[in-house]
Amino acid sequence: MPELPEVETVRRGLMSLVAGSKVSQVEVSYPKMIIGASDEFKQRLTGQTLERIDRRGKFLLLRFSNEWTVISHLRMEGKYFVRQVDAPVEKHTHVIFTLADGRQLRYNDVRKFGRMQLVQTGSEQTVKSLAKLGPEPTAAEFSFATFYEQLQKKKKAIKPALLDQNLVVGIGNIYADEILWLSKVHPATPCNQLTSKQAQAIHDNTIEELSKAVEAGGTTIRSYTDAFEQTGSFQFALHAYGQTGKPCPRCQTPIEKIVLAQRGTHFCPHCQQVK
DNA sequence: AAGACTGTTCAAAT
DNA sequence: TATTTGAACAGTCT
Repeated sequence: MPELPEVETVRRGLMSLVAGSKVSQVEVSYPKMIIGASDEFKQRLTGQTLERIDRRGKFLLLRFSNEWTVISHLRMEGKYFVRQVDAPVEKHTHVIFTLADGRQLRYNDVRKFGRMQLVQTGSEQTVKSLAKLGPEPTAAEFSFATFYEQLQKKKKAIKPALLDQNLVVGIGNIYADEILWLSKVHPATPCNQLTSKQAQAIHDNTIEELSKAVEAGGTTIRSYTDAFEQTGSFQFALHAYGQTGKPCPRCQTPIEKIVLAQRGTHFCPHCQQVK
């Protein structure tokens, strides 16, 4: 479920459902999911209150009352469910936080790519992948000047550059294609060949598109039912991603699909030409 | 039934 | 040394 808008939607759902809940038991059925010792993970969190949930990029930060934080990354398919204790446990559930009020917060992940790591609140920067993260994609944080400077130093294609969380956080495969379609830039364009106008369009569309997607509750690609995460509606606003063969909404040319940096990449061969 | 898949990391190549 | 490419992770679905 996870690009920034989806992770933010999950964060909001968790805030409204489980923030303030006391954890009475922690079970880990797939220890590889936890970076570090799962015994310590269980011990430190049992009896604590989950005070609030923050987000940094695509990482969720579960804040506990004893000043420990669970850094949770959903990767490709991670999901959180809230269920009554007696409800049957869904297949692919790997971590269960039993709450004192008779509910459970369950982490479910078909492909087991997601990870959780326990750190002391305030020392998140000791986690490498967190320390290196670029700015949040907001007007306040995401500086065009810095972005353009970094692009000029790179020879690789713009699409994989957008997926690199060190430039700006939150973009994944879907929004990368959408942002480039909106910006009329070919996904294979080398970063250092982008004009400042093109870079500006990419910068502005990144901020705009991600915030719109957050408002829409994210994009639901693989349909699934779930307790609280009302499925998002942004998939109805997609122009390029998953639209292979369909007419480009701007010029009617069929959308093409290629593979770039190991990822399916959708673009309009008429609107998005390498200059 | 081989290939695709919303993401990241690590090793190998350049 | 730094950047870039490609495999790997694991399971389901088409």
